[in-house]
Amino acid sequence: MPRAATTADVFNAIAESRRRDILVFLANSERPVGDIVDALELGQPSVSKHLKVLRDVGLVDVRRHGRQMLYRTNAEAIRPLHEWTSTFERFWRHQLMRVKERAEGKAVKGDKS
Amino acid sequence: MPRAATTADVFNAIAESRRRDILVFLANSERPVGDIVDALELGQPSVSKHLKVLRDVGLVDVRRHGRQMLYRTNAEAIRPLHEWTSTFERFWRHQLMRVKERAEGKAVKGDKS
DNA sequence: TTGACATATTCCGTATTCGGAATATGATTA
DNA sequence: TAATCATATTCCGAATACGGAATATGTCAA
Repeated sequence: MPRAATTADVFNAIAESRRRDILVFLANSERPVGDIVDALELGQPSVSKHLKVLRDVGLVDVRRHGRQMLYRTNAEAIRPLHEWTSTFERFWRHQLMRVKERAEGKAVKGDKS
Repeated sequence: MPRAATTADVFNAIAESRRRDILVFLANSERPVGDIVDALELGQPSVSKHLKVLRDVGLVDVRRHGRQMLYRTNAEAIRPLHEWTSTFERFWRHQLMRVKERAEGKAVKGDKS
């Protein structure tokens, strides 16, 4: 069983940095493909292929406007990712607190050096 | 330029679902490799290889204890992911609000059906 | 030291990716 | 209709990743 497809889920889709760049670029406003090509300095076929992946996992929405295709990030689709990472939030807070307490402990109780 | 290495960054490392499972399993406490093998029902070599990837990107820490290797999730390393997804938080809130307002607007101003 | 246990590494085959070039599709304008 | 513009798709070739089997390394116990 080789590597999972990029369209398998949101995690695989955002593994590619160009796709993350595209999502950021399309976060505020609808944009035609040409704008993405110009902004990210990537070949047009590459951009189209990345957009297909993003579309397949629901990370972007499309709308036709004449000959152009207007893409936009569907932020909702990023929530599962956010929520998954949030399950670790309490752990990194713990870790930080332990580090902090250790530092303060040394300062307050006086170090034995 | 083919797909980026799984060890290229945290995004690529967590693309694999087994590795996410491992991270969750190791979030609360240190565990030897054997426990992961039992819990996730994966072959021992596979688990060792996944752990190597996670180690390479700093997502887990290791400590030797006799013949066992004790692994533990380094939650700190997940923060960059959390922060990246957070940049989209205001957008999905917007989207939800628009949906909500649209619904309320229809109810309050009276629908013309 | 020898054997047993825990984990890591290597080798294999299959599947997929990525970008680029060429080409196809689809919509507008003359 | 023909030419043009915007985007999508197909066809390469090189580079991994994945799991499983076999094997290597490293640590403890007798």
